[in-house]
Formats: sequence, structure tokens, C-alpha cells
Amino acid sequence: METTTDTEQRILDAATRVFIRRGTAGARMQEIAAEAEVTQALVHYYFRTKEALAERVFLTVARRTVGSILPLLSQPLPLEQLIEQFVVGYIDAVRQAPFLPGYMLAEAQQHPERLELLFNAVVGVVPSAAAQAALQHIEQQIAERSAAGTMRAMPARQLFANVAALCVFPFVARPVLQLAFGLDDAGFAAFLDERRRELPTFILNALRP
Amino acid sequence: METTTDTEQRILDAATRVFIRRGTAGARMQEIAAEAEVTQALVHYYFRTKEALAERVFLTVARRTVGSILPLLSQPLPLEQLIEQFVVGYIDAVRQAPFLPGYMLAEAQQHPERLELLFNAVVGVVPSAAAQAALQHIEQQIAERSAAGTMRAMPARQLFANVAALCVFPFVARPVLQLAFGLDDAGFAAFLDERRRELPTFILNALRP
DNA sequence: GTCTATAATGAGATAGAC
DNA sequence: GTCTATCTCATTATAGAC
Repeated sequence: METTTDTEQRILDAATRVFIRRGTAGARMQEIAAEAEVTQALVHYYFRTKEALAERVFLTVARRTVGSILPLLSQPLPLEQLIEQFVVGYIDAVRQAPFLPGYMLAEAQQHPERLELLFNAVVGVVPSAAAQAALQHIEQQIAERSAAGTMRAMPARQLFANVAALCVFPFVARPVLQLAFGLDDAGFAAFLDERRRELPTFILNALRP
Repeated sequence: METTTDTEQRILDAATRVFIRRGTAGARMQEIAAEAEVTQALVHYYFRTKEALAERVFLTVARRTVGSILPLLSQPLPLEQLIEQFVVGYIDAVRQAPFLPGYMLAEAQQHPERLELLFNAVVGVVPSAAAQAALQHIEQQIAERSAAGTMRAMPARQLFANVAALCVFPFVARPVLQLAFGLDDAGFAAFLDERRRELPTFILNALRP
């Protein structure tokens, strides 16, 4: 918990916005400096190199993302309600920062080493035990319901992947969807509202035995 | 249908690989030249600028993608079989070029003007009428089944988005999924095999009334 | 800590010989 | 068409004054 100066924080915030907007390779140190309202020299003063800054931004953003998703997964609810709460909570959260998922997935693709870094940083930290417990709780519920015949049996990891896919994809594919469906920004917002309502039903239906 | 020389084609292929691997901003003309086993000057000789080359690659790749997806959507089958065939066909096709979806979505994000260019290039060309017909045929089936009560009513665009999400996402999020599920490359291949089997059931189940 | 000025390098692009 | 050599400019990064 190092005490970051106000300026340092401003630069970090600016860098976050620019990296998310342009991607790491497309980002320019000058643009970051301008957006933070400082000179380029100062950006280097605080973060040495673009590479270091990029890594810092990615880890910060990724940790924040994990930190906002984990509570959604950790609620002590029956599986059905948990899924509904998760979908709604995720969509509402990411709407505030719609380009974030695309940035993170692209980064993960082009710098897998940062992912492992993040993994090591997150594991062994406070939320880790809680995270494990939450996931196990979910898997246990899947197993129970499958056994009881109240839910169609399916591999837990496929269910995880499906829920993630259905939640994340609209944000990653936004321009394509807007073009395909002929939506302006307001139309896309309406599409997300509709989705927020429809998606939980879709998923829960898929799980009926 | 211009007759592209062998060299030109080699450069284009190399550029395609490099752009997909690094993203447009991260790609280097030198790397493309090396991969095509020519000098950088020759790359410029054929394609003038990096910008022009990037656009050419994107349009080519995107058209090829549309061209391979359209037939999957155009099969004259009942909706249920169409979905199954589509899922399996898509997964099998993209396995050959697993980084392609990520590249295309990132490009669409950062160069929306290319998307429109593509749209204009594809519309008004041979497959366009067929594409419209195929989509209408699908929407009509959805409407019929909803009315008849043999399918749960839901907005067609949400169903499209869901199928796309479930098919595309694993490829876009591959590194994250591998880390989360602890999969090496062979493990990920097994995950895709499993998915190929499970996904059609998941979707069709979600559509039961 | 913050700036101005500038160095150092990286990367796209062209000239001209063959 | 293809190469070598080179130019030009953008971009990262540092030096040094304040």
C-alpha cells in the first residue's frame, strides 16, 4: 500500500484510459502525458519505461476486475439466483467501462506472461481462500443438482465458460454487433437492457434436466 | 480477380500471419518481410504503406471468414439441426486458425471504418441476397416455433448473439481459460472437443418452451 | 517534482543500382 | 522485380536547469 502522489495517480489513470483505448502497442507516451496534463518526461520519471507502465496498468486493472467479479461469485445463494445476480451484476458493472474486457483479452493474448504474473500476485493474497471456497461451493451445487436430477448434468467448466461467454462477448464484439443489428449507441444500450433480462432465463433454461 | 504474383501472395500470407499474431499496431514491416523471405523494400513495392497492407489483410481475412460462415447459416435445415451444424462447423473451422477471431474483433474495435468498408464490399455482391434469405429463413423459423409454442419466445437478435458468444468466446479468451482451468494446449484441445459435444445441447435446451 | 531541450533509437518509406 | 543503402520522421528515453 505505497502512498502514491496525486500526480503519479493522475498519470496512472490517464495511462489506463489510453492503453484501454488504443491497446498497448498503439498507445503513445505523449498521449498519456497530455491526458494527464503533464510532460512526457514526468511520465518517464514515475514509471521509467512504457513497458513498465503497461505492465503496471494491466496488473492494476486486472486485479480490480477480479476484485469486482469475486464478490458476485461469492454470494451465499442457491445456484439459480447466483447465476442471475452474476449476469445482472456483471453487465451493470462493465457498462461503466465497456472497452475493458477487450483490452484485457487482447493483452492476455499478446502478453501471456503478464497473466501468470497476475495469477501469482492474486493467489496467496487475501481473497484467494475465499475465491477457492466460492468456486467449490458452486461446483458442489452443480454436482448436487445433477445427482438429484434437478439439473441437466454437464461439465462445470463448460458451464463457467458459457456464462462468461454470454456475459463478456457483447462488449468485446460491440462494433460487429452494432453493425450486424444496425444499432446506434442508444440502440446498443437497449440491446444490453434486453439482454440483462433475457440472459438469466436463457441460462437457467439450458440447465433444466 | 487480379493475377497476384507468387511473391505478392507470399508477402500477403506473411502479413496475415504477423498481423494476426501481433495486432496491426504491434506488427512490424520488417517482421513481415522476414517471414515472407524478402526485403522490406519489396513489401513497400507491392503494398505502398503499412496502412494499405493492414487494410488489405483485414478485408481479405474478413471476407474469407464471412465466406466460410455463410454456408453454415444457409443450409436448408430445421432450426435445431442448423444450430447443431453451425456450432460444430464453426468450432472445427476456427480451430485451424485459432487467433483469427481475436484479431478481427480487436481490429473492429480500433478501426470501425474498416468494418463499414467490409460491409459495403460484401453487400451488393453475390452472397448478399443469399445471406439475407438465410437470415430471414432462420428468423421465420424462430417466429413459427415461438407462435406454435414449440420454442420459448425470445428476441432473435439475442439468440444470434448467444450462439455467436458461445462459439467465439473460447478462442478469444483462450489464454485466460487455459490459466483458469489449468490446461496445456492438449488440455485445451480436449476442452474444445468436449465443448463441441455439449454446446448444441446447451443451446437447444435453452430454447425449450 | 517538474519542466525544456535533446539525444537515441525504432520504424516506415524511398532512391537508385542491378 | 528485387536488392542495398539511406532518408525521414515518430517515438521512446535521458540530461540538466529550475
